[in-house]
Amino acid sequence: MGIKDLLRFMKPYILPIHIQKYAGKRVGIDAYSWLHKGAYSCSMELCLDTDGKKKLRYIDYFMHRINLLQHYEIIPIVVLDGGHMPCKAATGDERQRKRKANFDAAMAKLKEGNVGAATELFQRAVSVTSSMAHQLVEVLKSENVEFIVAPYEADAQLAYLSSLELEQGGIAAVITEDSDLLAYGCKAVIFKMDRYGKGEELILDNVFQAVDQKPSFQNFDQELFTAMCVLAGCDFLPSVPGVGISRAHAFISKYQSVERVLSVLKTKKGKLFPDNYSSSLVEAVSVFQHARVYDFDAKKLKYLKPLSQSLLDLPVEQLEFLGPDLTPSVAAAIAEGKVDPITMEAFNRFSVSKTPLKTPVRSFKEQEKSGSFLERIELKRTADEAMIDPEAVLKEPKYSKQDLDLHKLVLQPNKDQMVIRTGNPSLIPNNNPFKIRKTDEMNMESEEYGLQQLKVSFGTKSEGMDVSCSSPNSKEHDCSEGQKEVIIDLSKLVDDSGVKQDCEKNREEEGFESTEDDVVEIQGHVNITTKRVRGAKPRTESFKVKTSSTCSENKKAKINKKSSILDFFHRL
DNA sequence: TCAAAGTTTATAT
DNA sequence: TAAACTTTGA
Ligand SMILES: [Mn+2]
Repeated sequence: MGIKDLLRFMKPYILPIHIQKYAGKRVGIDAYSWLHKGAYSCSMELCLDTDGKKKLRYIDYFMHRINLLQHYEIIPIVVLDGGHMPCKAATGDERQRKRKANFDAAMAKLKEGNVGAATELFQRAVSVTSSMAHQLVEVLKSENVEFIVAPYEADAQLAYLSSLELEQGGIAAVITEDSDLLAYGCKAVIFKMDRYGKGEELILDNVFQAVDQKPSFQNFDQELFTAMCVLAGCDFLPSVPGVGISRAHAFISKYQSVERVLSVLKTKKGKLFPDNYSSSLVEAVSVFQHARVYDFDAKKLKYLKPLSQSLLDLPVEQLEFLGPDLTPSVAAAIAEGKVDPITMEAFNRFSVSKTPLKTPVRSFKEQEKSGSFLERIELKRTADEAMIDPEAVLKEPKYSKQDLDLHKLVLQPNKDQMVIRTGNPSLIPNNNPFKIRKTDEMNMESEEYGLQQLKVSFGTKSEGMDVSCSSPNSKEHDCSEGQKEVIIDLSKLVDDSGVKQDCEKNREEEGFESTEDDVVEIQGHVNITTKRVRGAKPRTESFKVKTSSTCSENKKAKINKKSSILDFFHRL
């Protein structure tokens, strides 16, 4: 929803641009918009969670655009959504319902054999899952694209980055489709960026400084602008009946104060003016001003903008609506894509039934007590996504595998070879944060986006693996001495029960082509160590990832890309 | 007549 | 999510 009708209202201030304008600069990306668009290129595959690489075409879409930016020497900073803000449930449930209805209808059409109708319905059933987000994160890591998972709304995180100087890791502009970013105070926002890099930009300072522009914001400051947005209706608070963007703007410019507008509105609207509207509006404005974000340098949560005195006077529990506080380690784990921000589970792709990792500082009960207009946060989400009927999937006709490769304007990353560094594994500092990966996922990734910069170590199969990852104060992890580079073929990368090796995909070498018939079988677990670009400082959290014996399925995990038979569920 | 509110469609290929 | 379009309301 964003801010109702805001972009239409702000049209005179929105100018066409080309992203080339930001060459050499850091630009933030609201990942959700590209994930959402990209999901349409493979909506059926995502809904059915089919095996194979077609499901990952949304990644291609995303990375294509990343490449576009990089082609123009822009430094993309991808920001993903984290936990849900304590609201949006009302509209969310409705949408979820509709999606499920569309999904059911699609499955029905599919059983009839009407693939065309089914695909259309699947498009209305897709939603961006955290699994997709995490998949993207893995690719971003392997491609050395800077990213950050916001503790809550990506919007707020982007606005925060927008407020920082370049030296502090700030960004010059944000690419998104969400008008909320203006309410959050983003300096420069680019909407509707197309595949060529053309888009429409709004620069907030131009709005406040403009003299002869249609909707005048002469006497507006950021707070009044944000208040106008809330009055017009936003995700946090529906507008008073009869009030839209136009009247919201008129009220604010006439009375120049949130309080006066509210009192006038109250007398004017009478019964239509909800009792708690005034306090709700103030809280909503506060969220846009002070939402909790992640401070990458301090490695802890922070407020988008320092709290005002009136907010500081409130007891801590009353500030939960800005996003519950998280311990630095949890916040960092979320930001770096190690932990699912919604379920708080470690991204351990071996166990189907994931084990919770760490609980947030504040209990859910506490949050419920804070009686704000916002509903209590849901950190635990029920897997109420539609289930897939295995039979139906099996019956499903094979989609014409029109593997259209989208090499458009910019080159895709090469299909590189796998370079494996052999040598004494114990010599290799194994002290970086790592991730356990499911074999099929890594197989899929290595098709297009390699494991560049990834240190992959294949461990022995083990029951109830108890892996702990930690990153002590060691400096840059470099696999330098005592290691040979050996080029291997992925198709030969069959399990080597017991041998540990570090491998790294190497860009410079050429010649490896992954064939459709590659069969990779890996037993045991895979550790991956990543290097981050900007935040290259090693992390210091340590997590225990218990993979109980649920991995029996995976132990004999045999992945055949051709056999595109499902592996349903394991979506949120 | 204008603004709000409601409905529908597109997002990718 | 936005936008385009239609309908409703004062
Ligand atoms: Mn938003």
